[in-house]
Amino acid sequence: MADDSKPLNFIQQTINSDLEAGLVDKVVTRFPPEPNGYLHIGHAKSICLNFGLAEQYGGDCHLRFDDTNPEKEEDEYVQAIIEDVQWLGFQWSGEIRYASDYFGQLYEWAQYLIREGKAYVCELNAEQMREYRGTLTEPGKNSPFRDRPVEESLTLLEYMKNGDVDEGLMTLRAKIDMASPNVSLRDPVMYRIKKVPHHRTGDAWNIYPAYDFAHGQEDAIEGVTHSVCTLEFASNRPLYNWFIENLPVPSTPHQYEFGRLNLNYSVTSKRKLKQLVDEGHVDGWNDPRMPTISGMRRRGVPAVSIRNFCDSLAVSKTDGMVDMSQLEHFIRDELNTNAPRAMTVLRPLKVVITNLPEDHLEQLIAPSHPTQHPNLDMGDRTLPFTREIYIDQDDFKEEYSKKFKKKLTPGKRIRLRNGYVIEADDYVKNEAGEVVQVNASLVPDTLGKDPADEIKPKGVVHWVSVQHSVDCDIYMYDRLFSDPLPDAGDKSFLDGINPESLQVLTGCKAELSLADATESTTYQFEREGYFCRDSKNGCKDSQNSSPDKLVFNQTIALRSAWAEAGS
RNA sequence: UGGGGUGUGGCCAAGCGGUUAAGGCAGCGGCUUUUGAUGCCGCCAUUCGGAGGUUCGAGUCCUCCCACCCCAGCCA
Repeated sequence: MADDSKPLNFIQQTINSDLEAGLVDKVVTRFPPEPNGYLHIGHAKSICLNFGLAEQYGGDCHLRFDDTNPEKEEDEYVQAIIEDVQWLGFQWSGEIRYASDYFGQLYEWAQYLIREGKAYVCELNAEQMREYRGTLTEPGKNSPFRDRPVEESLTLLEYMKNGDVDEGLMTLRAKIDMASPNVSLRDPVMYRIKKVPHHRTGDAWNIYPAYDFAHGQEDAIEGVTHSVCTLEFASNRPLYNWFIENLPVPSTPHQYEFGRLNLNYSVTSKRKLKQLVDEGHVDGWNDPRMPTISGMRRRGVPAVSIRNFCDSLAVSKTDGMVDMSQLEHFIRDELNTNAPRAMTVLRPLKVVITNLPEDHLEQLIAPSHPTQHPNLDMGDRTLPFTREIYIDQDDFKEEYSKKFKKKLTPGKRIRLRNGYVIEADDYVKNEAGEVVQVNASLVPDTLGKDPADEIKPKGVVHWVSVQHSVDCDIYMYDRLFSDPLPDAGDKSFLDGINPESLQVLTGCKAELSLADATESTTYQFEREGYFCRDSKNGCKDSQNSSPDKLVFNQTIALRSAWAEAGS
């Protein structure tokens, strides 16, 4: 039985009644990606649903590649999909399956249907077939080849298989009903000729089964009980059932459709994502701005955030548009509790603490996480504190104002995070009029306590030692699309691309402990956001990359109740 | 104008005829805070696409209407 702390979705309700009625005794589901692109957040919902169902009911979930169209499928995608599913934290039952494992069986069943008088080889070309199919409001008409002798179809199918027929000349069609109001029942194509090598079967086949003739039978072969797919397949269900009913399949799976995930400010269509990659709008399928699993991983989004997000989504038949902020919530939620803290100055401004000796070096102790949870004690780190430090340019203002009360301004105090209170005395500008150095004095005896004179600093600022810090580049990301609905209307989704979705910051100064950061840890750079070391060491402008260069991707910003000056 | 599906606050969504229509996200106030983060407290649908009807009682049942999504690939 499923967890009853949450209301059951309609699929769980169905499973419960199937179980009670004794219709099934073990739940078997499957995640059936076509290896024609990388997995995205929409697939994550399906993965969490299918693997989740199997887990909840003590059943199995298969990973099966639906590789029935060699023109679009590649092994690279197979490998990427496997990696993504595993990274998300799921393990399939048994071996990885492939539709292509069943090509032989499918072929036999095609012959069976021909012998039963329920399938025939049709010689209508694509255009003719469209004409014969009719329209949504008018019935189609029968193909002139519909009633050809069984033996003839059998022979012709053999020819098709052996490569003796050119592409487009013949198809194998199911004989159902050309007048059906459901267009997918108007003698659908079961096999088409494609003289294209397949990533697994090579050139063994010259014909490949169409989705409708393959999917349900694959489910039946594997003993899948609940075949969950998205809404657009609802009108295919009668056809799915027709094959199951008319073939000697070993089991009777059932198809259920749920609403696919749509996210605003995003596209979740493999075709469009591929276009972004192919046309160079992004740095590959795993560009951190992509809504792909690999893109989010590279950006530092934890797998558990994606799972929690997916689990929060309703499994229903409404096709809604989920707010990006809902995904972001689960990213921040996880990272806030589990990301180690560090300090990195994005736009360095040197501060000289003039009442400290030149060679002052003090090791300050800072917790790696602010809440030292008993189960989550990340320990401490040391922060070298010296006479010269960097703070962010934005944390110093020449003029004090109430708005800047939490920033460092001349004559005012600020607390250095995990350190002392300092007071700004004066500052130096360059020819361009930019502040390039601030001279300050340390307020003594303020480590872990307020100043003795009780003039408490209003703000806290992160910092890093000039001598004891490491250089890095930081890639700041904004949403890939500025258009909340890039898919809507008849404009091109490319028009919705945000030209400022990537901003590269160079010469950033990171706390020393970050020098050996790995791509699998996402940090909170305090007061700045969450960041993760880039696995590719730079993106887009790879000339900037060197193997030992430190590059961080911004995973997501901290929430902020404070509007920046000028904005 | 065929068939299939869906309509509950800005977004997602529970609700399966009977107290004042859950919850999450977003937003807005306030408190706490060595992250303007986190945390905590409070506010946020006289109303369930619309109109009729059944009923002592309807978001939940019936009728009609409206809107939106999917289907006419030898894609999946």
